[in-house]
Amino acid sequence: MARSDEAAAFFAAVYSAVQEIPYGKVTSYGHIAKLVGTPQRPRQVGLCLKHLSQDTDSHFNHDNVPWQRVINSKGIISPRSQPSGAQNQAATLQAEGVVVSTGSLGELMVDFSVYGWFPRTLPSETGQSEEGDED
DNA sequence: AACGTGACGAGTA
DNA sequence: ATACTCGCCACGT
Repeated sequence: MARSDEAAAFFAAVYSAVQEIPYGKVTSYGHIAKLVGTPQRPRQVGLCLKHLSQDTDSHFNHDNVPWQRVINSKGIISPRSQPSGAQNQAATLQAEGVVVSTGSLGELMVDFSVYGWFPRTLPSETGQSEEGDED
């Protein structure tokens, strides 16, 4: 199996995993990376979404893969080269009921109530005395 | 073909 | 608590 094939398989696995994120929920790149069996490549997960096809004719495309539901482990919409992209992602999330707030530095923070799909410690748990391990 | 970049995250200092 | 470094590897130049 050539490396390019493995890469294609990786892309497909990532897209497939992202499709499993419930409507109105979000998760992290790291979680997706773990799900597809490559926990050390969260960055490549972002790359996959970046190169997600816009052609609705493709098997995986910008329309059937909820790319907007993937954010970084800090609970923030990853800022990228083109600011409008993050804004676009925030708008798309808000359109499905996700609450996004803007910090002083323009960081787009996602409300924790949608972290039902989140795997690990929440970004804002900030070591509260209470474990916060409700339910 | 080589080099730098980047939608990240964990480990160190 | 924050700042910096390293690993990862596909993509654009």
